Amino acid sequence: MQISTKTGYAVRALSELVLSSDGKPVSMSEICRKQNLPIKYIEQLFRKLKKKEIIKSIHGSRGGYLLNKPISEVSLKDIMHALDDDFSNKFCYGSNAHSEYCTGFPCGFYELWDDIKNFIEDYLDSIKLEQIISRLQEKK
Amino acid sequence: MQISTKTGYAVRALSELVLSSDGKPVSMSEICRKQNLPIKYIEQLFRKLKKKEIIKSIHGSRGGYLLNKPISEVSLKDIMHALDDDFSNKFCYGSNAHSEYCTGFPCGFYELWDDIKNFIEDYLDSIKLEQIISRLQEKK
DNA sequence: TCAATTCATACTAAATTACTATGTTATCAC
DNA sequence: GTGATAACATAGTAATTTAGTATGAATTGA
Repeated sequence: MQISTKTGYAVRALSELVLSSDGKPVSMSEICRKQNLPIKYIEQLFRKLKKKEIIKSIHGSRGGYLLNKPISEVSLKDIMHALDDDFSNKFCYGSNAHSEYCTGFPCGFYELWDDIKNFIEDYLDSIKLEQIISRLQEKK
Repeated sequence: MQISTKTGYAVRALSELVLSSDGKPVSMSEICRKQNLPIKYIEQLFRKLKKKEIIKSIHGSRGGYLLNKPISEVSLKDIMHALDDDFSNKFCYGSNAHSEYCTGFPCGFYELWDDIKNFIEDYLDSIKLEQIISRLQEKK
């Protein structure tokens, strides 16, 4: 139950992308230099973000990345889901069934975890890149 | 950002403890048999729960564990905190400072993670063993 | 054509997780 | 008082995840 550094990296890189872009693509090297991030690792993360159409890319010299959606439409949940697909938890499925309180499906425990997951995901979905970036700008 | 099986185990074991106890201590072997849990692993978890005074124990034959607080006063947050002390995240501390948007302390990113952590912890603190157990009993 | 860039895959060291193994210590029943 | 039953304690370990690195291919602008 913790925000991974992977997620932290992705948020920093995406924020830097937004802040550095004025309509033109921003290169991975610029993003990582400004944010002091490991470039090859962030490349991998960005490929996943691209697959989920959060960003788009332009090949070749003077190429780079661009956000593919308005900043008001990219949430923390979107980012985290893009980074790892098995974001949701899987308690009490199949062979995990157990005890007189947890037989059948869904069982009491399953519903508990599911409710928690949904609550937290809804919250994370309410946090958009827009807010994250305005926080940063307030700070400057 | 996921509920660990460790937490799941602890919740199941604690629920079983409450449901099986009628004032008398419940042994680890009974708890683990009923919930089909790995006994030596749960022993370790229970030692941590005891350190945080969530449960108490009675040695020797006819010994076992007892909840040390009313079920309305033990929250998921309490349990998770007892299981791993470094429950909170540590973004942007010390050497992690970086970029023009994240210098000084606290920085914009730090405050974001901190707000998220606090929101989620407050939510987890609102989920008491009491509710978890009444869910199970509804199901029966 | 060449330099800058993204894209792709494979490898890896360190940490974490979910255990197991092997005991020791304390207490009750007899 | 001794033996069974329990909690307590620590060390080890296999599998997985995390956070990268290494190496290179493909694409495009200058």
